[in-house]
Amino acid sequence: MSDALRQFKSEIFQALAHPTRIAIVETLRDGELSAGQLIEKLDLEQANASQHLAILRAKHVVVNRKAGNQVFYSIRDPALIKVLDILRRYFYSQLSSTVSMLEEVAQAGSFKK
Amino acid sequence: MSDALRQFKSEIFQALAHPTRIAIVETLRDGELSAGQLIEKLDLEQANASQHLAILRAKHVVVNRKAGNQVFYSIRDPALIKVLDILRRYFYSQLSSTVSMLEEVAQAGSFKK
DNA sequence: TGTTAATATTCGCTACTTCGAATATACTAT
DNA sequence: ATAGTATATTCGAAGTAGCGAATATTAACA
Repeated sequence: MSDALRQFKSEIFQALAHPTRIAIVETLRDGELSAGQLIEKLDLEQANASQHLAILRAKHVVVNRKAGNQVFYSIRDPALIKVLDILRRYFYSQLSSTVSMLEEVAQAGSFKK
Repeated sequence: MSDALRQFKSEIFQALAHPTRIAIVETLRDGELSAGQLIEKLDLEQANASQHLAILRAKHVVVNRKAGNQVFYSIRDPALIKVLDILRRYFYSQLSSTVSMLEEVAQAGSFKK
C-alpha cells in the first residue's frame, strides 16, 4: 500500500478525531441541517463550529449547499455512518471488558489479608 | 448520544490518524508480528515505532504478548478490521471522485488558448 | 443604500504531537 | 556476573491543532 494512500487515510481519520466533529457527523445522520441549526443543537460557539465544519468540508466528509443566507450541510457518504455504528458497539464491548477487568482487580484486592 | 461515547470515538480516530499507525494496523491485519518484524517490514526507526505502538496500545487498538526477548502485537478486536474494510471502499470512492474532478479541471484548462 | 442576519476567516495564544538522540529496562546466553 | 539483543521511555525542539475574540463576507430586505 502506497504512502500517499496512507497519508490520505490518516487525514480522514484526523478529520474525525475530535468529539465536536463526531457530534456534527452524528447529528447530520438523519439529514441535512444548516450551520445555525447545528450550532443550536450542539450548543457551539459560532466561530468554533465554523472552524470544525471547514475541516470536515476540506476532507470531504460533509458537503454543503447554499440557500440564500444559510448553508446546509450533509454527510457525503453514508458509509461513515456505518463506521460510527460499528464503533458504538465496539465501545460497549470494550467497556464491558474493562469493567470485568476492574472487577477482577477488586476481587483480587479483597483477598489481601 | 453521550459525550463520553463521542470522546471515545474521537480517541480511536486519533489513534489511527497517522500514516505510520495505519501502516502498522494494516500490516497486523493478517496476524501478529513482533515489534522487530514491524520495524523491518515498514522500515521504521526503533524509537519511533515503539512510540506509535505505545499509542495504539493505550487506545487498546492493539494488544501485546511477550515471548522471551520479543513482544508480539496483534489487533485487539476484529471489529476494527471491519471498520478499515468499510473505509477502504470509502477511500477509493472518494479518491475516484477526486480524480474525476481533477480531470474535469484539466479538461477545462485545455480549452484555454 | 444601509442595516441586519448567517456564516466564514484571521489572529494570537496555549496545548498537544511527532521526531531522533540518548538512555533505560528486560530477557538470553555465555 | 557480563555482554548482547529486543523493546520501551524520556527529553527537548519543531511543528500542528484548538480555542474565543475580533473582523470579514455574503445575502436579504427595508
